[in-house]
Amino acid sequence: MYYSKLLIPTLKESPADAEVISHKLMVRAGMIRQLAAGIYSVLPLGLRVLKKVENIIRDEMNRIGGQEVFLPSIQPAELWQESKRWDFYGKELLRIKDRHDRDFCYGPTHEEVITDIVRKEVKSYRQLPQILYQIQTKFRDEVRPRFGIMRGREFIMKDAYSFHADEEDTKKTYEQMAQAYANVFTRCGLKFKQVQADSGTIGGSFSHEFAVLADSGEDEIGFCDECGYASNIELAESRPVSSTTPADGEDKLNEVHTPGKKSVEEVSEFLGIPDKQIVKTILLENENGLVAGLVRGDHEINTVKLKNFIGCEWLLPASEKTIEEKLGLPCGYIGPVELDIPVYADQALFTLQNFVTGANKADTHFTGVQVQRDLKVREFGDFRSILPGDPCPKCKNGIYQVKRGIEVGHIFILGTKYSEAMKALYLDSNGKENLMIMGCYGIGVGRTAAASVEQNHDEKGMVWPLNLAPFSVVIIPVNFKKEDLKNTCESIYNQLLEMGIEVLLDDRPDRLGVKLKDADLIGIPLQIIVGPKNLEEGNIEIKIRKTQESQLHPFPQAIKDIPNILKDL
RNA sequence: CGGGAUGUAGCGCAGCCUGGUAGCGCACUUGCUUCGGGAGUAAGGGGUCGGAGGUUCAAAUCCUCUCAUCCCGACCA
Repeated sequence: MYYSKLLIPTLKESPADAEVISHKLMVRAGMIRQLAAGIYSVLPLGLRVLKKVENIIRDEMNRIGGQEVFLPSIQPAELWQESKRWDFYGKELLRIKDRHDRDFCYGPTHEEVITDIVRKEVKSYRQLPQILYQIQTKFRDEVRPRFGIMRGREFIMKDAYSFHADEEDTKKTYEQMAQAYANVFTRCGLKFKQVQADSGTIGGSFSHEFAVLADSGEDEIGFCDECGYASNIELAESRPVSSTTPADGEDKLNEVHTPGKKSVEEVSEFLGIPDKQIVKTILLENENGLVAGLVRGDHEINTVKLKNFIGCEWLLPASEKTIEEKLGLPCGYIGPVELDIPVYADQALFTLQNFVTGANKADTHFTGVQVQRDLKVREFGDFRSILPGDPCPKCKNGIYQVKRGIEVGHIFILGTKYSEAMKALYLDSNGKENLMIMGCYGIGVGRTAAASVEQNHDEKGMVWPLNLAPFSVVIIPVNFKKEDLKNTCESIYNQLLEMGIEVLLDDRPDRLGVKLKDADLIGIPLQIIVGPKNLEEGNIEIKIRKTQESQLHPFPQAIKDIPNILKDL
């Protein structure tokens, strides 16, 4: 392509509302423009990158037997009512009415639609398994969209769904998907981790996410370098604690006056005891009422783990209002002693004794509290979030590290959640009806591109890996008005095209500096700079974007080497 | 949804406190010069000051409402 024919509106300054580097650079490079909060237009250069990502995904999906389909973005409410998600999904589901006042939604995901197709068209075990995927725009009405294309409300997503006759087969496809995902992100040039994850509102039993490590990520990933165990912090297991508590030196339960001291920090300072000797009582609410979670003062409760343990539909921190209304207790002084709701205690309490808790009375705490003597704990378990430096749960010597990650892919085994709700059945070889077992597998296309920028940039701009770069090579004439330079550039351009290389010729009348700055900003891997002095001596300059290394090469011979240079990038 | 902030030319901003009819840098157009890392110069085009209402002789500026966008949190994945 000729640069002058493309709309690449680059900017010298970043827009004021961009926070993360990928957002700033993609706007500056003229790849995206915001239309409304969390809604972006993708301009030609940006689309070239997204198509690269999509095509890598297509290739890997097709390789494991995926079949591409195109599904409606507007979906009827009936389908969502059938799966019970019409009520469950909440405000994130953008609901719309048509002219007949019928309810529809803009699809945030497509389990319902795909299950509807398969239940109608697939009847026999002979037709299973089926792996179907789509690459389309979805819409989730996020409370707070941010970070440009990384967390928009409208976004492009690849979603694959698989249908199986049995769990073993589902598992097999799940593993193939995991491998395909690893291939995709490797080909995209990303440093990523496959981590254990919670399945959230999508549902299902088994799930991993693919996280690109980056400081701007919204997920926290706990991992062990010794054995490779990695998990979203929501799920990251603590090493089990043995339940033996030495019974020596028991103190008496003692009430102390702690005026105005509510937080662990305040109480610890006031009483002059370490925060590890304090037990926090967190009141949570679910569909069945209030429950209490106990964790050590230096730990944080993990509501995802507790929710999964209890097996409830939802679990949220109770508001101060609810606590005062339902229990009549003052916030900040709540404790587990004589507390008349189910109490779930983190296993770290096994080894604690003579600790401090709230006394369920304003300005008062208990000291000398003992688990066995003073508390009625319904269950002990792993209910806290791990911390960096905690011992790895899977190996002897490993230590947890915690880093931030961008969730670019997520795979789930759904089981029969949707096939049951929507009656997706097949006949087995005995002529008996069975529920199909399902899996679903998503990749955020735009997010993957943005994650790549987060990982590959410098102060001059983006540094695209070859596989995602909008063009592989940019030819930069020092002066395109000079006939001989122009001819040389066009000849290089045509030769590279012949070789099947995606090449951009910067034919703009601008000065060299402008063209070099833009080339650096948009991050094309290889720059060929053609100037009169070098050309007179039979040379052209080839510069590698990533390293900024520049070398003179004999012209025209060097053109033949370009594919090799690209290969080595 | 709670807290905070901002809306003035395509982009980045000043002006607002102390009302007097809109400005700077970049970008854009034209001429001349320049031409290997975001050129210099001269001339120019472009703004219902987010919107509505109010106060006033007079509102970008003061008041009220509203909309939009961003940040922090909660939420979501």
